[in-house]
Amino acid sequence: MRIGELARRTGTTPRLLRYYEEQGLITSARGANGYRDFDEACVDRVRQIRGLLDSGLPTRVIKQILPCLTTGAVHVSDPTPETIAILEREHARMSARIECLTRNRDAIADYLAAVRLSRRAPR
Amino acid sequence: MRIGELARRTGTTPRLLRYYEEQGLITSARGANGYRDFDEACVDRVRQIRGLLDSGLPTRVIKQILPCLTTGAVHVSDPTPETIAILEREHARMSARIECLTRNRDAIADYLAAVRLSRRAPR
DNA sequence: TCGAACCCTCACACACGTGTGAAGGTCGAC
DNA sequence: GTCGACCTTCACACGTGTGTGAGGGTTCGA
Repeated sequence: MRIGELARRTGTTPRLLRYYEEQGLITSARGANGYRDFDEACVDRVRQIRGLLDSGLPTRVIKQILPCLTTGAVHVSDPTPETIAILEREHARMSARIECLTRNRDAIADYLAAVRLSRRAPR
Repeated sequence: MRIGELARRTGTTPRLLRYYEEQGLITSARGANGYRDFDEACVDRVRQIRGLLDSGLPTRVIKQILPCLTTGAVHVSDPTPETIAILEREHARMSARIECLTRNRDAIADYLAAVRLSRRAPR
């Protein structure tokens, strides 16, 4: 598919998709006319990228962790020790983020529940 | 405590703390000499801010959700409907982030486990 | 009393993700 | 053939969080 359709289907813009490609997060074939040609898998991939970006991960990190998320056993190939170290570090950082977000989200939920309670039974 | 100590205890820098104060995320008293004076609770608060910033929330949003996280029932006071709407929206966004991070973090864990397995029993 | 270490404000600068517009090529429908 | 919708590259600009340094005041111990 072309860039416009991919943008529409992922809720992004062509500008962003070109940026992600420039950063090495997605790849595309090129038609004879120079138009980018994305395959179907890009839709999910872009959604994943969006989620990770929105969760605070920079493109540089996303680029490093994406390869090990795409498929299964095929990609166990031969990661360098540095790659493994990076993955372990990012795994820990993501866990910390999850913990922080969960704690604060639950606090918001508690607050909202308390508000609703006091609304129903004021004083 | 003064800004330097707070920075040391929270792993930040005075520069950042001044920025957070400017954004309304923390407050401080001022000594006769103009020096900022932070109370003990700021340590936890700054750590919380750091975690949320690192998780992709902008200061504007953090400022809005922080008041309902600080203590308990006292703060049920009288949130405006807009405030509640904001909290509900951010609650949903945080849940989405958590889900995305968890999914990808677990995928990394699976990958690392697979790598370790194939290392132990190659071929 | 001097110097080091701390504080202040102000301002310029950077990285990163994103918006926007210019200048131009391609394609499909009328 | 022409028009609108799409694509290309390039470039400038913005917001946000952060770094850094200038210029200057305070505090405290040697």
